[in-house]
Amino acid sequence: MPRTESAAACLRQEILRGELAPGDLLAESAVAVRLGVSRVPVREALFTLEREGLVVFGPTGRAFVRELTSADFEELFALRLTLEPMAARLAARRGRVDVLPLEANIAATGRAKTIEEITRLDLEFHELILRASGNARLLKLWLSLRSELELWLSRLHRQHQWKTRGTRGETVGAHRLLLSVLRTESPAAAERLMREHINGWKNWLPSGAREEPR
Amino acid sequence: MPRTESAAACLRQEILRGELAPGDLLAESAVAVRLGVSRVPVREALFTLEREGLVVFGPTGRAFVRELTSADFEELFALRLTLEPMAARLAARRGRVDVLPLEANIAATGRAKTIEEITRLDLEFHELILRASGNARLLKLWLSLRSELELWLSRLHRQHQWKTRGTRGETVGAHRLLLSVLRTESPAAAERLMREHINGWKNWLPSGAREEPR
DNA sequence: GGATCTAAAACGGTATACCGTATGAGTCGC
DNA sequence: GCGACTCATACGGTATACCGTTTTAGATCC
Repeated sequence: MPRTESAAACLRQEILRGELAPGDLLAESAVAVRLGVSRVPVREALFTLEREGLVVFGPTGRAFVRELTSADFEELFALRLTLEPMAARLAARRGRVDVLPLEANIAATGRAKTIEEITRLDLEFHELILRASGNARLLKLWLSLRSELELWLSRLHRQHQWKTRGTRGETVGAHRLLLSVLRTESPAAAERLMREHINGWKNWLPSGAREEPR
Repeated sequence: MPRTESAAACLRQEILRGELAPGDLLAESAVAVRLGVSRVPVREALFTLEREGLVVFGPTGRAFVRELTSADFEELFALRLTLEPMAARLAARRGRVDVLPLEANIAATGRAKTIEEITRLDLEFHELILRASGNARLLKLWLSLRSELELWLSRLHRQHQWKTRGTRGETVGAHRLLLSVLRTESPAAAERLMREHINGWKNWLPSGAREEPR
């Protein structure tokens, strides 16, 4: 069943790249002809994107590209600060964390050249820990926030509100530390470190990051 | 747009009441003729129910009534234990919690006669706190778990695996305590008490509650 | 010039139809 | 009897068509 998924993937990419601006109307018919499919798959793709937080439905059923406010960012951040330390704790408690993908991710981050690439690998690293937690629902909840986070970050990048300098080294160092704690299988320490990591990440963001990006 | 929603409501009720058994196939065509609508609204209703965790899709796109295992219960419980204390903390920190609906809920619980009614009011009480947290995404995440929890509880009720005796008084007492702490606007205390409340609730469940209910 | 009314176009909700694939029962061969 | 094969059926994915409602733009009136 590729139609719905490919339509969703296409729209997701266009939204994250900023080709579709916040507040833009996503009319089913127009999207359908543009993507060369019928309205039904488009309709379902829009539902998917709504669940991901990239699209919102108006009172009369019309879909619009999501607009984000500083309050949205605070909400997302508060949830990361709760969910991810929990995931780190569970992953450490389960023990036998599969470290190879995590190490590969850190190595790739060390070779990354653009801020977009670093961000992508950063999110991937965190997703690996969510998966390692073994709680499928926890992962699902986190994934439902991930696209929104990507949306926020992509808009931030587009207006260059990011201290590129040092980000890569900072990320690699923090992730190395996280990985080493996960290996020690000390749940409490892993939880605490993840909390600090995310708090630190917030401070690392540009000062204007809590304002609405466009 | 009532068709999709009413179809979802109807199916949700049938699943929660146990009229549709775990593992039952929900064929779009069959459901459509049974509910007197076309396949399109049924299709979208099934997506909604999948998001709620009441329905799962097989590899070939067929929808089945969700089956729950003890691992599912543990996951749900672990997430409540993270999300709800957070909500209590946020609600207490915001202050000015609207206590009237909470008090009304406690009073209604005191008058409740059946275990189903107590459970419904219990979930409603917790939902009110989630709403009072002011974090819309936190509420959304919790709501996405709520139907699954209801599914679990309804199946538990149906096999009478529940100590009805004392449940009502226990619930009312615990909720009174929670409400009083929320009024003091002490975030840390509210968080801690909610964590204890949920842990206590787990112990209150019948011993066999962590086995698969049917 | 601005607000209001009106009519045409746009849009979403739903029904129906078609097609390819998966499923499951019946049959054939062992 | 038991397993593999086959074919009719069931089912899901998608396209198209229709209808009522909402938007929107143009015209009218104050």
